[in-house]
Amino acid sequence: MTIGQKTAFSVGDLATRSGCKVETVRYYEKTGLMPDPPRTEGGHRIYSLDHLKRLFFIRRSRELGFSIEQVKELLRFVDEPDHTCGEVRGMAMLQARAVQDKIDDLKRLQKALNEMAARCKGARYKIEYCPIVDALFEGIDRV
Amino acid sequence: MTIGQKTAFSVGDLATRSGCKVETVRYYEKTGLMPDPPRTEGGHRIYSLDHLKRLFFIRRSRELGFSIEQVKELLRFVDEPDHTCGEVRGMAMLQARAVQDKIDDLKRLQKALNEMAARCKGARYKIEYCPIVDALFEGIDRV
DNA sequence: ATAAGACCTGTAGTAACTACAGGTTCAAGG
DNA sequence: CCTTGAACCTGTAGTTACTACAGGTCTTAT
Repeated sequence: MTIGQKTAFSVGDLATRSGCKVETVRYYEKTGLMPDPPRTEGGHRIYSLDHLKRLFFIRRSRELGFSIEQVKELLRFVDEPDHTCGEVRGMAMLQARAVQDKIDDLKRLQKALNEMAARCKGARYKIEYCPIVDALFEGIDRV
Repeated sequence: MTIGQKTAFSVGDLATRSGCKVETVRYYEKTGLMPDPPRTEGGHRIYSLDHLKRLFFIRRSRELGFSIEQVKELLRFVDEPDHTCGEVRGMAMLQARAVQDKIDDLKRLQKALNEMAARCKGARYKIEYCPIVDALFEGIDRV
């Protein structure tokens, strides 16, 4: 199925097509990322292709690690005229920086874990002689 | 100040020395990581050096990315006799693997963000022509 | 004795969903 | 047209690991 064939979607449709849960779509509505869609007589939500596109945008931004608040900002850029590509680029680069920091953090952590495990000479030793446990107690003598 | 001079600590002491908040110490008690300590007549908690050591262990484990549940497991290894260093090592290696996975994820993400930003030719362009925004809409034509 | 500061309990808030409960509507088959 | 089962509705509570009060009590130094 390609884009543009269908013009009305239920929440279930939107959820399936965007790869998230129905509750998540409603959550995005409650938090203002998605607009309140029109309803059927009975109160069921009716979405258009634009809604689906917007949901895709949100999901992809979230996958790239943008917070809900950041996605809101990105959407403002899209919704309001008179914004430039530079503003968006700024956010992308800020996010890239944050991700790099997280990577650096995790690498340090990884190093610590590996060093701990490497100190372990034999698996059969009792806990009292476990260098990993010792490492976890590290810092206590600085108190 | 070195270890072993003081033998009784208040929650405030514990918090300061371990570098966490008072509320966090109480939270660890509520969730079973820290034991219920003895109290003064008036109900204030009194901690010993062993408590402080345990709190250090918890904080360090948390810093290394172990979840509260994992810390509980680690503490069981410490508390109960007849566990071997191998068990602890297993958990450390499992954690190292999880961290590596997270690093890999973030690297992919980083790549995507950088590629997006690189596609941006000029900061002054209107949003309609922003390749980053386009990239965020990516996937929509697969619906 | 008093007053500041640290402590007490309990509840609610954070992020970003997820999982119900209990009830209503829709769409397809007979 | 009627029935039935799936999908939908709202609203609340749970998740993780804390953090931040509110309103009250205890300790300790002066």
